[in-house]
Amino acid sequence: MSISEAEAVVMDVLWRQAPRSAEDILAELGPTQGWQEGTVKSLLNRLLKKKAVKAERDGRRYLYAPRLTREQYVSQESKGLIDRLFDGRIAPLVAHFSEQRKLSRRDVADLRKLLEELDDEQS
Amino acid sequence: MSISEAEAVVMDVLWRQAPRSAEDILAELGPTQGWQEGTVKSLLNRLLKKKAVKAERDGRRYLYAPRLTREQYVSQESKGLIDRLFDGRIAPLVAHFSEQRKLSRRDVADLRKLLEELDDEQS
DNA sequence: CGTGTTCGTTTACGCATGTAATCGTAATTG
DNA sequence: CAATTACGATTACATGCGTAAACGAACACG
Repeated sequence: MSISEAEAVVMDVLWRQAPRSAEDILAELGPTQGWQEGTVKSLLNRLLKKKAVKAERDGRRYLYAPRLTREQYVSQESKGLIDRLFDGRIAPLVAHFSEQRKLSRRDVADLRKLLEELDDEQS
Repeated sequence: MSISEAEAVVMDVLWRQAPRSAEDILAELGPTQGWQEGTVKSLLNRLLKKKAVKAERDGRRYLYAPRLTREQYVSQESKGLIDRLFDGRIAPLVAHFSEQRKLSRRDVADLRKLLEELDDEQS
Protein backbone atom coordinates (compact mmCIF):
# COMPACT_ATOMS: atom_id res chain seq x y z
CA MET A 1 0.00 0.00 0.00
CA SER A 2 1.25 3.44 -0.79
CA ILE A 3 1.53 6.43 1.45
CA SER A 4 -0.63 9.43 0.79
CA GLU A 5 0.56 12.98 0.75
CA ALA A 6 -0.83 13.89 4.16
CA GLU A 7 0.63 10.72 5.57
CA ALA A 8 4.01 11.60 4.11
CA VAL A 9 3.91 14.87 6.02
CA VAL A 10 3.62 12.89 9.23
CA MET A 11 6.41 10.58 8.14
CA ASP A 12 8.59 13.60 7.56
CA VAL A 13 8.21 14.63 11.15
CA LEU A 14 9.13 11.15 12.29
CA TRP A 15 12.08 10.96 9.96
CA ARG A 16 13.47 14.11 11.48
CA GLN A 17 13.19 12.67 14.95
CA ALA A 18 11.75 9.53 16.49
CA PRO A 19 10.28 8.04 18.52
CA ARG A 20 7.76 10.75 19.31
CA SER A 21 4.34 10.91 20.91
CA ALA A 22 1.20 11.90 19.05
CA GLU A 23 1.06 15.05 21.13
CA ASP A 24 4.57 15.89 20.09
CA ILE A 25 3.77 15.36 16.43
CA LEU A 26 0.67 17.46 16.71
CA ALA A 27 2.70 20.24 18.30
CA GLU A 28 4.73 20.38 15.14
CA LEU A 29 2.01 19.84 12.55
CA GLY A 30 -0.82 21.76 14.17
CA PRO A 31 0.70 25.14 13.41
CA THR A 32 2.29 24.36 10.08
CA GLN A 33 -0.52 22.30 8.59
CA GLY A 34 -3.45 23.64 10.52
CA TRP A 35 -4.39 20.12 11.58
CA GLN A 36 -6.45 19.16 14.60
CA GLU A 37 -5.60 16.42 17.02
CA GLY A 38 -8.03 13.96 15.43
CA THR A 39 -6.44 14.44 12.05
CA VAL A 40 -2.99 13.51 13.26
CA LYS A 41 -4.38 10.53 15.16
CA SER A 42 -6.12 9.26 12.05
CA LEU A 43 -3.05 9.63 9.92
CA LEU A 44 -0.95 7.81 12.50
CA ASN A 45 -3.45 4.96 12.56
CA ARG A 46 -3.49 4.67 8.83
CA LEU A 47 0.29 4.61 8.81
CA LEU A 48 0.22 1.88 11.44
CA LYS A 49 -2.21 -0.13 9.36
CA LYS A 50 0.09 0.27 6.39
CA LYS A 51 3.02 -0.74 8.57
CA ALA A 52 4.89 2.41 7.69
CA VAL A 53 5.32 3.27 11.37
CA LYS A 54 5.47 1.27 14.53
CA ALA A 55 4.17 2.23 17.96
CA GLU A 56 5.78 1.37 21.23
CA ARG A 57 3.85 1.72 24.44
CA ASP A 58 5.19 4.31 26.84
CA GLY A 59 2.99 4.25 29.91
CA ARG A 60 -0.48 5.37 28.96
CA ARG A 61 0.43 6.39 25.45
CA TYR A 62 2.45 5.40 22.43
CA LEU A 63 5.66 6.58 20.92
CA TYR A 64 5.70 6.36 17.17
CA ALA A 65 8.68 5.66 14.97
CA PRO A 66 9.15 5.05 11.26
CA ARG A 67 9.33 1.53 10.00
CA LEU A 68 9.60 2.62 6.40
CA THR A 69 12.81 4.57 5.92
CA ARG A 70 12.97 7.84 4.11
CA GLU A 71 15.34 6.24 1.65
CA GLN A 72 12.79 3.57 0.82
CA TYR A 73 10.04 6.10 0.40
CA VAL A 74 12.11 8.41 -1.75
CA SER A 75 13.18 5.51 -3.90
CA GLN A 76 9.65 4.29 -4.46
CA GLU A 77 8.37 7.69 -5.33
CA SER A 78 11.13 8.71 -7.66
CA LYS A 79 11.33 5.36 -9.36
CA GLY A 80 7.58 5.56 -9.89
CA LEU A 81 7.81 8.92 -11.55
CA ILE A 82 10.80 8.07 -13.66
CA ASP A 83 9.23 4.85 -14.83
CA ARG A 84 5.94 6.52 -15.68
CA LEU A 85 7.32 9.56 -17.41
CA PHE A 86 10.85 8.91 -18.53
CA ASP A 87 10.92 5.29 -19.48
CA GLY A 88 12.82 4.39 -16.33
CA ARG A 89 15.89 6.43 -17.18
CA ILE A 90 17.26 9.43 -15.38
CA ALA A 91 19.06 11.33 -18.08
CA PRO A 92 15.82 12.23 -19.87
CA LEU A 93 14.49 13.74 -16.65
CA VAL A 94 17.53 15.94 -16.33
CA ALA A 95 17.31 16.76 -20.02
CA HIS A 96 13.73 17.79 -19.51
CA PHE A 97 14.67 20.26 -16.83
CA SER A 98 17.54 21.46 -18.88
CA GLU A 99 15.26 22.20 -21.80
CA GLN A 100 12.92 24.03 -19.51
CA ARG A 101 15.87 26.12 -18.34
CA LYS A 102 15.26 24.82 -14.87
CA LEU A 103 18.82 23.77 -14.14
CA SER A 104 20.38 26.26 -11.82
CA ARG A 105 24.06 27.01 -11.89
CA ARG A 106 24.28 25.15 -8.64
CA ASP A 107 22.53 22.10 -10.06
CA VAL A 108 24.96 22.00 -12.94
CA ALA A 109 27.96 22.34 -10.66
CA ASP A 110 26.64 19.60 -8.40
CA LEU A 111 26.02 17.29 -11.31
CA ARG A 112 29.54 17.87 -12.60
CA LYS A 113 31.01 16.99 -9.26
CA LEU A 114 28.82 13.93 -9.02
CA LEU A 115 30.02 12.61 -12.35
CA GLU A 116 33.62 13.26 -11.43
CA GLU A 117 33.19 11.29 -8.28
CA LEU A 118 31.76 8.44 -10.26
CA ASP A 119 34.93 8.51 -12.30
CA ASP A 120 37.03 8.28 -9.20
CA GLU A 121 35.14 5.30 -7.89
CA GLN A 122 35.50 3.64 -11.21
CA SER A 123 39.29 3.75 -11.28
CA MET B 1 -7.24 20.23 -10.89
CA SER B 2 -4.76 17.49 -11.30
CA ILE B 3 -4.87 14.47 -13.53
CA SER B 4 -5.18 11.04 -12.00
CA GLU B 5 -3.14 8.04 -12.98
CA ALA B 6 -5.87 6.37 -15.01
CA GLU B 7 -6.56 9.67 -16.73
CA ALA B 8 -2.90 10.01 -17.57
CA VAL B 9 -3.04 6.68 -19.36
CA VAL B 10 -5.73 8.08 -21.62
CA MET B 11 -3.70 11.24 -22.16
CA ASP B 12 -0.77 9.11 -23.21
CA VAL B 13 -2.80 7.61 -25.99
CA LEU B 14 -3.84 11.05 -27.15
CA TRP B 15 -0.32 12.39 -26.93
CA ARG B 16 0.84 9.66 -29.24
CA GLN B 17 -1.81 10.55 -31.77
CA ALA B 18 -4.75 12.92 -31.93
CA PRO B 19 -7.52 13.63 -32.59
CA ARG B 20 -9.02 10.24 -32.01
CA SER B 21 -12.49 8.84 -31.35
CA ALA B 22 -13.49 7.14 -28.12
CA GLU B 23 -13.80 3.89 -30.00
CA ASP B 24 -10.29 4.27 -31.27
CA ILE B 25 -8.96 4.97 -27.79
CA LEU B 26 -10.80 2.00 -26.41
CA ALA B 27 -9.33 -0.20 -29.11
CA GLU B 28 -5.93 0.65 -27.72
CA LEU B 29 -6.68 0.62 -24.00
CA GLY B 30 -9.16 -2.22 -23.83
CA PRO B 31 -6.53 -4.88 -24.39
CA THR B 32 -3.64 -3.27 -22.56
CA GLN B 33 -5.57 -1.99 -19.53
CA GLY B 34 -8.49 -4.36 -19.52
CA TRP B 35 -10.90 -1.44 -19.55
CA GLN B 36 -14.49 -1.49 -20.72
CA GLU B 37 -16.07 1.09 -22.94
CA GLY B 38 -17.75 2.87 -20.05
CA THR B 39 -14.48 3.27 -18.25
CA VAL B 40 -12.84 5.05 -21.13
CA LYS B 41 -15.88 7.26 -21.65
CA SER B 42 -15.85 8.25 -18.00
CA LEU B 43 -12.19 9.08 -18.07
CA LEU B 44 -12.65 11.15 -21.19
CA ASN B 45 -15.47 13.05 -19.56
CA ARG B 46 -13.42 13.76 -16.47
CA LEU B 47 -10.59 14.96 -18.63
CA LEU B 48 -12.99 17.22 -20.49
CA LYS B 49 -14.25 18.62 -17.21
CA LYS B 50 -10.68 19.28 -16.17
CA LYS B 51 -10.04 20.88 -19.54
CA ALA B 52 -7.14 18.56 -20.19
CA VAL B 53 -8.66 17.48 -23.49
CA LYS B 54 -11.00 19.03 -26.00
CA ALA B 55 -13.65 17.33 -28.09
CA GLU B 56 -14.59 18.27 -31.59
CA ARG B 57 -17.79 16.95 -33.09
CA ASP B 58 -17.35 14.64 -36.04
CA GLY B 59 -20.80 13.67 -37.19
CA ARG B 60 -22.50 11.58 -34.55
CA ARG B 61 -19.45 11.31 -32.35
CA TYR B 62 -16.50 13.25 -31.00
CA LEU B 63 -12.85 13.32 -31.74
CA TYR B 64 -10.73 13.99 -28.69
CA ALA B 65 -7.45 15.82 -28.57
CA PRO B 66 -5.15 16.95 -25.78
CA ARG B 67 -5.37 20.47 -24.56
CA LEU B 68 -2.75 19.94 -21.88
CA THR B 69 0.55 19.13 -23.53
CA ARG B 70 2.73 16.29 -22.45
CA GLU B 71 5.44 18.79 -21.68
CA GLN B 72 3.16 20.64 -19.30
CA TYR B 73 2.12 17.47 -17.59
CA VAL B 74 5.63 16.14 -17.26
CA SER B 75 6.79 19.46 -15.88
CA GLN B 76 4.07 19.58 -13.26
CA GLU B 77 4.65 16.04 -12.14
CA SER B 78 8.39 16.18 -11.96
CA LYS B 79 8.50 19.58 -10.33
CA GLY B 80 6.04 18.28 -7.78
CA LEU B 81 8.20 15.34 -6.90
CA ILE B 82 11.43 17.28 -6.83
CA ASP B 83 9.92 19.97 -4.65
CA ARG B 84 8.46 17.46 -2.23
CA LEU B 85 11.43 15.18 -1.94
CA PHE B 86 14.55 17.01 -2.99
CA ASP B 87 14.04 20.55 -1.90
CA GLY B 88 13.37 21.65 -5.45
CA ARG B 89 16.80 20.76 -6.77
CA ILE B 90 17.72 18.16 -9.30
CA ALA B 91 21.23 17.20 -8.35
CA PRO B 92 20.10 15.54 -5.12
CA LEU B 93 17.71 13.37 -7.09
CA VAL B 94 20.49 12.19 -9.33
CA ALA B 95 22.71 11.72 -6.30
CA HIS B 96 20.03 9.58 -4.75
CA PHE B 97 19.93 7.28 -7.73
CA SER B 98 23.66 7.22 -7.84
CA GLU B 99 23.87 6.11 -4.22
CA GLN B 100 21.31 3.42 -4.91
CA ARG B 101 23.50 2.23 -7.77
CA LYS B 102 20.64 2.93 -10.08
CA LEU B 103 22.59 4.93 -12.61
CA SER B 104 23.17 2.82 -15.66
CA ARG B 105 26.24 3.24 -17.79
CA ARG B 106 23.97 4.75 -20.36
CA ASP B 107 22.54 7.25 -17.90
CA VAL B 108 26.01 8.36 -16.95
CA ALA B 109 27.06 8.73 -20.54
CA ASP B 110 23.93 10.69 -21.36
CA LEU B 111 24.44 12.97 -18.41
CA ARG B 112 28.03 13.64 -19.43
CA LYS B 113 26.96 14.58 -22.91
CA LEU B 114 24.21 16.78 -21.54
CA LEU B 115 26.64 18.72 -19.41
CA GLU B 116 29.03 19.13 -22.30
CA GLU B 117 26.27 20.53 -24.42
CA LEU B 118 25.47 22.97 -21.70
CA ASP B 119 29.09 24.09 -21.89
CA ASP B 120 28.80 24.64 -25.60
CA GLU B 121 25.69 26.77 -25.28
CA GLN B 122 27.38 28.77 -22.65
CA SER B 123 30.31 29.81 -24.82
C1' DC C 1 -14.72 7.59 45.27
C1' DG C 2 -16.76 10.15 41.67
C1' DT C 3 -15.64 13.19 37.87
C1' DG C 4 -13.01 15.55 34.65
C1' DT C 5 -8.96 14.90 31.65
C1' DT C 6 -6.12 12.39 28.47
C1' DC C 7 -5.13 8.89 25.38
C1' DG C 8 -6.16 5.80 21.76
C1' DT C 9 -10.06 3.65 18.88
C1' DT C 10 -14.11 3.92 16.13
C1' DT C 11 -17.09 6.21 13.26
C1' DA C 12 -18.23 10.00 10.01
C1' DC C 13 -18.51 12.52 5.88
C1' DG C 14 -17.65 14.73 1.51
C1' DC C 15 -14.77 14.48 -2.53
C1' DA C 16 -11.65 11.97 -5.91
C1' DT C 17 -10.78 7.79 -8.26
C1' DG C 18 -11.25 3.35 -10.57
C1' DT C 19 -14.46 0.96 -12.83
C1' DA C 20 -18.47 0.48 -14.83
C1' DA C 21 -23.99 0.06 -15.87
C1' DT C 22 -27.91 2.50 -17.39
C1' DC C 23 -30.43 6.00 -19.90
C1' DG C 24 -31.70 8.86 -23.82
C1' DT C 25 -31.38 9.87 -28.28
C1' DA C 26 -29.88 9.79 -32.96
C1' DA C 27 -28.78 6.77 -36.77
C1' DT C 28 -29.20 2.39 -39.21
C1' DT C 29 -31.37 -1.47 -41.02
C1' DG C 30 -34.74 -4.87 -42.06
C1' DC D 1 -41.80 2.67 -40.00
C1' DA D 2 -40.37 -0.29 -36.15
C1' DA D 3 -36.68 -2.37 -33.92
C1' DT D 4 -31.92 -2.36 -33.11
C1' DT D 5 -27.52 -0.24 -32.72
C1' DA D 6 -24.23 3.20 -31.61
C1' DC D 7 -22.94 7.20 -29.12
C1' DG D 8 -22.55 10.40 -25.45
C1' DA D 9 -24.48 11.76 -20.77
C1' DT D 10 -25.93 10.48 -16.30
C1' DT D 11 -25.74 7.71 -12.41
C1' DA D 12 -23.58 4.18 -9.45
C1' DC D 13 -20.72 2.23 -6.13
C1' DA D 14 -16.65 0.69 -3.51
C1' DT D 15 -12.30 2.41 -1.79
C1' DG D 16 -8.93 5.89 -0.40
C1' DC D 17 -8.04 10.39 1.36
C1' DG D 18 -8.42 14.72 4.04
C1' DT D 19 -10.28 16.13 7.99
C1' DA D 20 -12.44 15.46 12.06
C1' DA D 21 -15.99 14.37 15.92
C1' DA D 22 -17.59 10.91 19.13
C1' DC D 23 -16.69 7.12 22.14
C1' DG D 24 -14.49 4.52 25.74
C1' DA D 25 -11.09 3.40 29.02
C1' DA D 26 -7.45 4.69 32.15
C1' DC D 27 -5.65 8.28 35.25
C1' DA D 28 -5.47 12.24 38.17
C1' DC D 29 -7.55 15.32 41.29
C1' DG D 30 -10.50 17.18 44.50
